[in-house]
Amino acid sequence: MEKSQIANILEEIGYLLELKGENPFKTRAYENGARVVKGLSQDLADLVASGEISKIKGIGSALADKITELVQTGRLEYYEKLKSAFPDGLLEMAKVPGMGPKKIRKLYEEEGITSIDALEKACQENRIAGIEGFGSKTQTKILEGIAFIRQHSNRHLYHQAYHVAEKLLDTIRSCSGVIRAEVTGSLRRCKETVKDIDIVASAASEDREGIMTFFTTQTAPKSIISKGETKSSIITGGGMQADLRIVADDEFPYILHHFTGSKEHNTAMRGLAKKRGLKMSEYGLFRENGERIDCADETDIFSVFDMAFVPPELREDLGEIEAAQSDKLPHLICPDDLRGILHAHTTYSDGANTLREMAEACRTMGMQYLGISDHSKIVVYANGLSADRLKKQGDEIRALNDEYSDFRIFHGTECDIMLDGTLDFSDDVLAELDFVVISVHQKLAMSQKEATDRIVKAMQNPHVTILGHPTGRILLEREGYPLDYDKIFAAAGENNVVIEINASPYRFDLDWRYLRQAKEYGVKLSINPDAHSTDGLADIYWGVGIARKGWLQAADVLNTMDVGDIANFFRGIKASTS
DNA sequence: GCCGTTTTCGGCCCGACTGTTTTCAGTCG
Repeated sequence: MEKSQIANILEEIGYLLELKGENPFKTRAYENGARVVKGLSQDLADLVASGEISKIKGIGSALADKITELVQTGRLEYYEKLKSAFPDGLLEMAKVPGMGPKKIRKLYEEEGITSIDALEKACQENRIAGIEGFGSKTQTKILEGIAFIRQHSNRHLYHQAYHVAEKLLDTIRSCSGVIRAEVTGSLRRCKETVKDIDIVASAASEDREGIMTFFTTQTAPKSIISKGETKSSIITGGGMQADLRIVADDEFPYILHHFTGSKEHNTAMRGLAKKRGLKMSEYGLFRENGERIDCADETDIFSVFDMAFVPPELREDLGEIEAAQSDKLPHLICPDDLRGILHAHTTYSDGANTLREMAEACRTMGMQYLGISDHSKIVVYANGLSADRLKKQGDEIRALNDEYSDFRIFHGTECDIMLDGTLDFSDDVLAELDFVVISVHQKLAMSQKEATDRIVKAMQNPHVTILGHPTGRILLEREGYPLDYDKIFAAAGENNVVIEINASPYRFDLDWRYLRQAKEYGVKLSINPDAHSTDGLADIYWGVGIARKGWLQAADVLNTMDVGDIANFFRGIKASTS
């Protein structure tokens, strides 16, 4: 059993105990245990076998026993018993904003509500407003929350779909008869969320039926929606819809282009074709007499229109066609352009790994530097650092830096932006650091003016290096606060503040749709993982996809700088403050 | 349920906001 699966079970136990009304500290012990397990660098099975597991901070005898049972048997009786005490729908209900364990439990016990559907019905029938502790506003809020979930319920986070798609693609490619196969659709375009997984393949017509049978049986689907010779759809074990289309190999480039989309890009491309007396569809590019223009790959298709190859990420009909025609497509940033990682947490605040572990992991990734930015003191729930602890962390960083000749740790903070736009640390504390990330974590419900004014004021502090997750959004869960982007970017430009592309696949914040606008204001971006564990460091690579989607080149991104250049950049900010 | 320079019990993660109340419970970050 994987570490992450075990961590998820511990986390779920924590929530179930909360539902049960257990001692909140017991609940927290499970949540904490889950975080510790996630951050373990050693192999869990080894730790269990040697008995070292119970010596790890945060894992006592009770959790050690449960982890041992999970590792050895793949099951946990305690968990199964606990889970069976509550209907499955109760955990789902926790997704509705404003619904916590206490409310869920009350509605379950008093009204027998065990699902989001039942909750919606009860609200519509005005049965919630009368319950003690609830009122009409709560009832309205619940309905709004359910509407939000429904609106996003058929979509999935990019990285989750990516992992499923990668596996499916490998399976399909392993099937005999398959000549070419690729993932297409919004996944290939690096959209932050996707509806389903689209895969196209090429094969001889006599092989197609066998491939479809293989696809609908060997991928362990939950169900089969349809099965034909050219198109089949399944629901994967994880609940995502996946479509496979098969064409002849000489049709492959056209179908790959067609299903990569976007719809808008395709419409524009078909318009171009029409102007030239051509017809474009998923089956080919045809002259008026019906003759197909042969294309071996997508590059050939674009060259028919005297265009450079348009990277899939750019295919949104947002100027990429004009740029490709005039040879003005940007040379997009690549994963290899990154030289270091900024914005990472350690066990000093709410990270799962120590300073040393984070540094080692970052170095192993081939990076030149790591910028540590743990939470500031006001973020108490995340064990935010006091000025004293921050100073102590600085000492440890200096000692570690003395050990490395080929790697450097920069000392920073993720300093909270207070309600009035001031910062959580005083200027003299900030002046001691290499760099300063500023973020909003409290009072996220703001009008556009409130949010913009608050952040602009914070950016005017001369010690600030980077504005972290600029809108606070959580994909599919929570809209960010609204911003006046012109004002934000203008202020960032004037104050030499870098804006973060938070590369956590749960955030992707700043949204790619605003990256080009930021660039026009002369603002630099930084692709930051906001890593809370060594595993989280690799999130920067998701962020590269988002940066590409926003037309960014290596020179637009702060952490493509070599260690020497970025040290100078940080020093430049400090020089301007003294 | 975990932990210990206050060590086998008693403290752990606090503060703001919202909506419900008329002094506070629940949720969220």
